[in-house]
Amino acid sequence: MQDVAREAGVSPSTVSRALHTRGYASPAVRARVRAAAERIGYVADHNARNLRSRTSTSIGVLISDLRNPFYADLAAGIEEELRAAEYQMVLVNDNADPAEEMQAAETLLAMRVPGVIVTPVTAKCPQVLQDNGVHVVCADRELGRSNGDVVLSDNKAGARELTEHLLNLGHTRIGLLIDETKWSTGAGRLAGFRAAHLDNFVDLDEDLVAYTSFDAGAARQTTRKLLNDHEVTAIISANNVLAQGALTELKERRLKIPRQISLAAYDDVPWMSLVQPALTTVDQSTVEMGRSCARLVLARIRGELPPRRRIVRVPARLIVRGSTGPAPR
Amino acid sequence: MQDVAREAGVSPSTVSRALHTRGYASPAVRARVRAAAERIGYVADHNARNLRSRTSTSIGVLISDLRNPFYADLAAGIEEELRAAEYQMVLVNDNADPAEEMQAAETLLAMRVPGVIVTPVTAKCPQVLQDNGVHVVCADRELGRSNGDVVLSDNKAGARELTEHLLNLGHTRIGLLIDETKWSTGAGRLAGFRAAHLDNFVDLDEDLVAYTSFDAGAARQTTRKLLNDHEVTAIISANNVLAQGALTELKERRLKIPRQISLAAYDDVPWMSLVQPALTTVDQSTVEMGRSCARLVLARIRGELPPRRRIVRVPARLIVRGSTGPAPR
DNA sequence: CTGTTAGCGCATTCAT
DNA sequence: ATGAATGCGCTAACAG
Repeated sequence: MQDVAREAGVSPSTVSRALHTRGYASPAVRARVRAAAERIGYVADHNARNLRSRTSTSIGVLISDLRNPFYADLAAGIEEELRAAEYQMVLVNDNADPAEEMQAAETLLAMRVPGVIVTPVTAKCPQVLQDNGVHVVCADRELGRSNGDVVLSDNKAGARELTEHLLNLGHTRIGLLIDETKWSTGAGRLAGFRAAHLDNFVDLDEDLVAYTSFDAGAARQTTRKLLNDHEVTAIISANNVLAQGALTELKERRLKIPRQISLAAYDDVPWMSLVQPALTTVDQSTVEMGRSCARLVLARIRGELPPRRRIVRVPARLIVRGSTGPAPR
Repeated sequence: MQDVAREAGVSPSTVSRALHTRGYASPAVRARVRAAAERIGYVADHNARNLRSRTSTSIGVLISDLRNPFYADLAAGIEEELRAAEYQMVLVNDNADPAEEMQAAETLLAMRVPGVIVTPVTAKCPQVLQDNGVHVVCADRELGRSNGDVVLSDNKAGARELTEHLLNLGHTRIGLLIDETKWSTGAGRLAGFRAAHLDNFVDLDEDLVAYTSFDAGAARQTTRKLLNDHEVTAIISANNVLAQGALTELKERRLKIPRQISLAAYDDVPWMSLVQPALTTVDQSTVEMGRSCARLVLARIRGELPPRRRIVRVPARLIVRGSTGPAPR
C-alpha cells in the first residue's frame, strides 16, 4: 500500500479510502490511486484487512455430502449469491458426522467468518457458532426448536400435494419410504403424507410408513420388505437417495411402472427425468433455497434485519411425469 | 492470547509456541497452556496468524459448474484431502467464464492462499496465479502447453479402451459426440477414439466425429443429425452432459438399446447405472482425481517436491453395462 | 477531503 | 526453555 501511495502521491490512508468505496476521497484522487494500484499490480491483503477491521468476507458453508446433488445444488445457489456480493464460500463437508461438524465450526470461528450456513447434524453446532457472535442460517432442516434463522422447503405442502396426486389416481395403499422423522424435513414430509390421507378420507395403514436408513442399498431392502409384506399400489420415497433404492428394486422385479405400481419421489434431481418412465417428483428448488440462505446471512451481517428469527419457506412444486398412473384393478 | 497467557501464568509468546506444535515449549507448560485455552474458549485468529506468518491454510478451488456431478466429485475429493490436512477449501464456481475466472483468481490472491486447484478456462488464470507465487495445480485439463502441475484422466487410454470394446462387438461405424478438442481432455478422447480404429484396422469416417456444444440440448440435436445423415450402429459421447442429449434422442426415437444401437459414454456418473439399460461408461475416478490434486498442492506448499513440473495421470476404467451389444445385422 | 497516529492478534527475532 | 520487543498490512480514530 505504501508503494501505491508513493506512486499516486498520496498517503496510505488515502489509498485505503480510495480503493474501498466507503470513506471519503475525491473522484480525482480515487481515479489516480486506482490507476496506480493497477499499474504496480497491487492486490489488497484480506488477512490484514480482516484483522484490522474485524470483519471478513468469507462465509462458512457446512454440508453433509457434496456428492449428493441436493447438497451440490444448495452449495451452488449459495455460492452464486455470495460471489455476486463479493463474498467467498468456505465449503466443508461434514459427512453428517457430529464430530466433524464441530471441528468445522471451530475452524470457521478461527477464520472469524461473519456468517455460516449449515445443514445441521447437531443443535450444538449452530449454537456454538451463535454464542460466538456468528450469524447462522440453518438450511433444509431444523433440529428441535432452535432460535436461529432457517430456510426450509415447504415439506408438508409438497408431500401433501404429491400424496394427493396419487390418491386422486385411485391409490389407497401408498407406501412411504422414509429415513428419519425427527428433523423437520422428514417430519414435515410425513405430516404432509398423513394430512393428504386425512383430507381425502382415506384410512392410513401405519404399517405402510416404512422406515429405513439414509442409504440406497438399505432403501432397496426396505422396499423389498414393503412389497413382500403389504399390498401397495404406489410408493413415495422421501428423498432422492431412497428413490434410487426403490427404483432398483422395482426394476429388479420387472414391475411395470406405472401400470402395476406407481413410484414418486420427494426432491427432484436430474436422473429422475432421464429414467424411463421419468419419475413424478416434488422439486424443492434447491438452488433457490441456497440463494435464499445466502441472502439471509448477508442481510443479517449487514444488520438489515430485525432481531427476531426469520423462517424462510421455499415453495415445493409437484412435477407429474410418467411414473405415476391410475391404481391397478 | 493475553488472557490465555495470564490464565496459564506464562507470556504470550509462550502461549504461541505451546499451542502450535512448532517451536520449543516444555511439556508441562504446553499442557497448562492448552488447558487454559480450552477453559476460556480461546480460538486462535487465523487472520492474524496468516498476516504475521505469511502463510494461510486456505486453498482456492476454481471449477466450472458445481451442479455437474463431475465437478462436484472433483471438489469432494479435494475437500476430503484438504480437511484431513487441516486446510480449508475456498470454492468458486466460474461458470467456465474467463472474466469470472480472472476475478476469482484476483480474490484468491487477495486472500494470500498458498495454493489453487483450477479446471482452467484460460491459460491466463493459472499464469497470473503462478506469477504471484501461488502454487497452481490444473485439474482435468491442460490448455496448450503450460508449465505447471497438472492432474489428468488418462483420456486417450480410456477412450481407446471404450472404442475397442465397441469395435470388438463388430461395430464399424461408431459416432463420436464431442464438444471440444482444443483442450487436452477432448483432444485425448478423440485421439483414443482414432487410435482404436487404427489399431483394429477399421477405417474411420471423419464425418462420424460429430462436434457439438457443451449442452444436453445441443447434443441431442447433434445426435439427431448424426442419426439422420449417417448409418451409425453405436454412439460414444465424450462426457456425461452430452450423454444426456444422446440418450434423450435415442429414447425419443424408440430405438432399442443395444439391439438397434449401442450407446456408451466417457465420464461415469450415477444416473448412468440407473437408466435401463445401464450405460457402458469409462469411469475416470473423479473423486480420486480430486484427492490427487489436493495431495499435489499440499506437497508443493510444503516444498516436498523437486521443481520440475509434475503430471499425474489418473487411470480410467471401462465399465461394461447393458447399453452396448453386438452390432446389428 | 486528506494526512498522522495507533493499534488489530499473532509469530518471530533476540535476549536471557 | 522462556520473556520482551518488533512488526506483518491494513483501517479507523483523530486532527487539520
